[in-house]
Amino acid sequence: MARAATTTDAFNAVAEPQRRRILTLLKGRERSVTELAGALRVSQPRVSKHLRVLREVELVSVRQAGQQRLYRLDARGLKPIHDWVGGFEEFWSQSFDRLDTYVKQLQRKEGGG
Amino acid sequence: MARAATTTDAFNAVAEPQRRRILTLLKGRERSVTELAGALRVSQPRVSKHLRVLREVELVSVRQAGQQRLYRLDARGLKPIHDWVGGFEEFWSQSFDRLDTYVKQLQRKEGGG
DNA sequence: TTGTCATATTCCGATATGGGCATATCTTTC
DNA sequence: GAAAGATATGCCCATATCGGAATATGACAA
Repeated sequence: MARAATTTDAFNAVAEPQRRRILTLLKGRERSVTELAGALRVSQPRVSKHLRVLREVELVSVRQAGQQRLYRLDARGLKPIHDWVGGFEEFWSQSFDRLDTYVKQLQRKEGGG
Repeated sequence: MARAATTTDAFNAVAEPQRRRILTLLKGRERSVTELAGALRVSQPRVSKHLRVLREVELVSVRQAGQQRLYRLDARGLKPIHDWVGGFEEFWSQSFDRLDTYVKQLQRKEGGG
């Protein structure tokens, strides 16, 4: 088996820097493919391919407007990532050196329950 | 060029489900390779390979303990992901249908500044 | 030193990637 | 209908993946 497809889920789709930049550019307003390509300084075909991935994982939606296609952010798919990563917040919010202490506290608490 | 290496950054490292599971298992306490392999029901070599990736992006650290190696979570590397995704929170926290309204409000605000 | 447990690495194969370039497809206009 | 603009897709290449199986490396005990 090879690496999971980029279209498997938001985690994989968002691992690509360019795709993250696209999503960031789509914050707040729709943009056409050409507009995105210009902003990112990337070829149009490449942007289209990235958009395809984002479309398949439903992080963006499209709308036809004349001969253009306007892409719009659909951030709901990012929530699972936020939730998962958020589950680690307590672990980075304190200094690494003090983790030992923290863990012991936790074990004491859990042991008591 | 091919897809970016999994060791490029936390985004890529965490795109793999098994690696996410490993990190989750390391919440709260250190674990040996064999212990992880057992919990994940994955072969030892595979776990070692995943751990290598996590080590390279510094999401875990290792410590020798006799003939075992105890892996420990270092969640600091997850913060960039949390920060980036967190920047989209306002976009998923409201219903997709109302995004239009939201965008217009935003544009009004920005246009005024 | 030899044996054993724990972990890491190597070799293999199948697969999907991202990029460039050419081109097909769709929409609008003349 | 032909031409032009905007997008999407197809093809080729180099590369890195994940997985399994075998094996190398490390640590410790007798």
